[in-house]
Amino acid sequence: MLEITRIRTEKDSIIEGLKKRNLDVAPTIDQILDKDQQWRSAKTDLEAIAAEQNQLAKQIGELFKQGKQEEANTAKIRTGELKLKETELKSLVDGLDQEITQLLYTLPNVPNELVKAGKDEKDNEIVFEDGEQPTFSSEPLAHWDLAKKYDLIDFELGVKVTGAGFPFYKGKGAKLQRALIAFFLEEADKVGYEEYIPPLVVNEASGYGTGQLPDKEGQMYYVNEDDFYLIPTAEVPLTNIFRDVILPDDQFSIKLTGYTPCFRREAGSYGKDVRGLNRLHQFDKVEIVRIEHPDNTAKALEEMIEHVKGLLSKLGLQFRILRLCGGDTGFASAMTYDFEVYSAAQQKWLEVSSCSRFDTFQSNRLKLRFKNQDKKTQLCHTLNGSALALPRIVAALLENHQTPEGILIPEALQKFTGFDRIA
RNA sequence: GGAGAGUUGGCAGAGUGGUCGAUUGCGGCAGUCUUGAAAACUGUUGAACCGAGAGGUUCCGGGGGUUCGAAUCCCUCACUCUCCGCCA
Repeated sequence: MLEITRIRTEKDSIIEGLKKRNLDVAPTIDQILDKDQQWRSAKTDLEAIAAEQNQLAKQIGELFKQGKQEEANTAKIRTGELKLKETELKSLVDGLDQEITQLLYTLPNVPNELVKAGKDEKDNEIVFEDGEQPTFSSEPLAHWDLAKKYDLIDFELGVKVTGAGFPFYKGKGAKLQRALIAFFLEEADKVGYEEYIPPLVVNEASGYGTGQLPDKEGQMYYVNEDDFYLIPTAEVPLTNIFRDVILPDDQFSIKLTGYTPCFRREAGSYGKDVRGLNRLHQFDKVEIVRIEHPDNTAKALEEMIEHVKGLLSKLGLQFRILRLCGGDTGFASAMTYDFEVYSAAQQKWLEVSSCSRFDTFQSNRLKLRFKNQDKKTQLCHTLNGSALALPRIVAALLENHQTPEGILIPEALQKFTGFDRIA
């Protein structure tokens, strides 16, 4: 959520910035500012009344003590009048407050200056490319065929036991899964991310904290009985650790990582995009989260990108990095880099990571602040990224590393799998 | 699942209708003393909002009520803890 103070002072740059998302928010902003004006004026009046009431209450107490019943009762009449007015003003103030918040909820984050205007994924910029396209002696199989051939993943069994999008991993398929998690966590550990194992369900407040609620409610599984949500990403519990926290100035940078399964309803997905591992309702992911001083955010994002690059290189996958255009950048994000690996058999790019800086957009909702040098509280910056999401990595590994002798496991992974090929 | 006890400032913990944003202790910060540190002593130390400022308002788990006045009384919801039961 954008800060109201920022809207007051940076109206024009916000309107300009959000044009990169193909949005014209000028009417909304004007509406907000108009209501904000009313709100402030009503609030001032309300506070004046409250001040007078406080004053009178004190006097009345004094008068009672001195036994001046008459005078006290006269004063009481005045408080009665004030109370009526107060009730009226209060409902006005509260109403405006809610309307403003509702409007604020509709405004996405303002894109960073590096972000180009654009409509959808077609306008994303490729900023980096690396790795070789693999060559095959015969037509490569898609990962769902490979999974069947080597008995690594059983999709039908998942359908039987749960439903579509909840596969079973078996044998070496399961081991590969476990190896990737261990590999990713160890790599994150090497560069200073502290490992957490968070809860997999969160309460409503946490959903609001990271912005899944109220707008993306339908994307999370909901446990009715206890009002819990299954996490769609470890970002939710890891970032909410810092909800309502005021950090000392010297605590930065805070770097966390965690492996969790992620649960997504993905309502409305269909067709070839959901085939095999391409889109699941439950998948594994290692997430990295950073809490930063605003001055360090750009550097932090660079570091995260380097980290993810390293992972993909060590896995021997061809990949590219995209800087998302305004229209494709997530609601809460100020700038997002997507990592895509090339899937040789499907002949398309698969998104495996997304690294974003949110600046104060999340911390504003979270009330995550720090004491700056002037001893003032100031909002922190938050960032996060996948490092990495497993299913599409598995898809690419299987497809790109298939040979007549079996699927070759990248060397970096072998110490975790305990085998060097799947045959 | 049954019974009970709680929820107050960074933490501990007082406060049962007015002068309480809140005693006190610890912690933090600043200073005195010291070559330095520790100890001791002194002072200081919550957040949000309105206002150009002076200043004002709000917050003692959330919401509602009683009252001129609520941390304190009433209602309600949430959460936490303890004991018993069940279970990994």
